[in-house]
Amino acid sequence: MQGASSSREDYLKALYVLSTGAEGPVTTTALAEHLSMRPASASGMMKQLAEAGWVEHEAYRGASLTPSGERIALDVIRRHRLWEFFLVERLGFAWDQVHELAERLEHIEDAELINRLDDYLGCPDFDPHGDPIPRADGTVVDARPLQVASELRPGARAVIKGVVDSSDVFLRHLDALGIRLGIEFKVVERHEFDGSARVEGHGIWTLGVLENLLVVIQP
Amino acid sequence: MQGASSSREDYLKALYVLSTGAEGPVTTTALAEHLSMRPASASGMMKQLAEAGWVEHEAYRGASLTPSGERIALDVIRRHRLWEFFLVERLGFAWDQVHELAERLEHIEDAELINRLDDYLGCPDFDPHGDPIPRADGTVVDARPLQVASELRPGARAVIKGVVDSSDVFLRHLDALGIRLGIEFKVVERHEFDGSARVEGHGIWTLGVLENLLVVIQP
DNA sequence: TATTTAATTTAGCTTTGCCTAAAAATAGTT
DNA sequence: AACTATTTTTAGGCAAAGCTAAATTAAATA
Ligand SMILES: [Mn+2]
Ligand SMILES: [Mn+2]
Ligand SMILES: [Mn+2]
Ligand SMILES: [Mn+2]
Repeated sequence: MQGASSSREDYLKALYVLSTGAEGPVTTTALAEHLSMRPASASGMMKQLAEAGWVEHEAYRGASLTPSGERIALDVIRRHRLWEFFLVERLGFAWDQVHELAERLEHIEDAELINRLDDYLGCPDFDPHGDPIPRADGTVVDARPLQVASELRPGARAVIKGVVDSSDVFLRHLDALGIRLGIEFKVVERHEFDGSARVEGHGIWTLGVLENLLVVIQP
Repeated sequence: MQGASSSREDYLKALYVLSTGAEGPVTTTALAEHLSMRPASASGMMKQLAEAGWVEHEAYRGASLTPSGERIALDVIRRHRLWEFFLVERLGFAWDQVHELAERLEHIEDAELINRLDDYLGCPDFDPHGDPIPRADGTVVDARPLQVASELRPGARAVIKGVVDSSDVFLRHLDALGIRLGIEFKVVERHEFDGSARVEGHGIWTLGVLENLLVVIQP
């Protein structure tokens, strides 16, 4: 067993994503579901990753990344998000079309390639979905005071900075509503009944939409 | 067995490369050598590719591409050369550094990705080593009257258009001699003794170098 | 606490793609 | 034509990564 294969990288990435925000170790089932695989497969992979020292795994309890495992995960995420940026900003893909491609491109591990790509793209800080791009040294810088849009009170002004759900369907739904990263909007009214909001110049945004928009409130 | 995996694509590509220029089918040993693999592996893969209808294989005789196999090979070569162009022209890699990376990138099959990349790069006709980039429809256009530089007589002027050997070592050797695609040169003298040439402003080029340069003679 | 349910692991199978060693076929040489 | 050397194929193995089904452990419930 050499470095991290595509599979191993995807598992490490999944572990990273699933453990940020949640408490404690990641369950086998959650991992399997996230990767569209069977729990038995995830279980086997955890054993392998623990063996390699990238994961701490207590049987029947769950798994969490070791520092070295987290480092690999961050590298993969960096590659993923840089490629997504490239695909959208340079090749003109829509933001809902790039995830699957990046899911493949991210596994080409070559420090020089990624550093040159980063440079070529102007060292972007965020990917097309508003997620921060980890730096080459494995640090993640995100100083934005993000808030979920569903918390906004009537009269509030905010700028859209990211999405919680970045599935194709949701992103295309946002396209249909004219919602993009960077736009500023003002909540005119919140409806007690269903949590929806009337937004100046945008009509009604449902609670489902608001709960999946990350914003920074404007003064 | 679904589409062509990375391995299958590499074998089809090797078959294409080895059969252009040579007569008759490609031998198992040549194939294995080209891919740094064992004859037994190549033999097994030929059986598989024949099964899929991409290769004509007569036992103990050798293999050749069917039209559908050639089509796949050309697609892979198109992707390989487009990525090489991108790596050199956009990311600033040297021409001796891109082959291995392209060897991995070429296996990401996505028509939209490649068409957009092609577009983004300005639909280049040749890769950084002077090899023609197959079009999306599988045609290869190369109308250049290429000649090997070793055939040049004293007094001839020519422009360098490609290389026969595109190994890292040879390309770096050319760098050291100040030889690049596109430069024009004049042969002042050929030496009977060892086939070397004195080139105006460039000193002596050995026969080994000349035999690996593809040129177009200037009027 | 005993029992049932749910989650997790283990065991065993499959495919892909590589390998080595042995067998078979072709080619070359006396 | 017979023998030898080379090439090619076949047979049998291995590792990775997935699966299903069975066994095990933990959690929930009566
Ligand atoms: Mn993504
Ligand atoms: Mn991936
Ligand atoms: Mn190449
Ligand atoms: Mn390749």
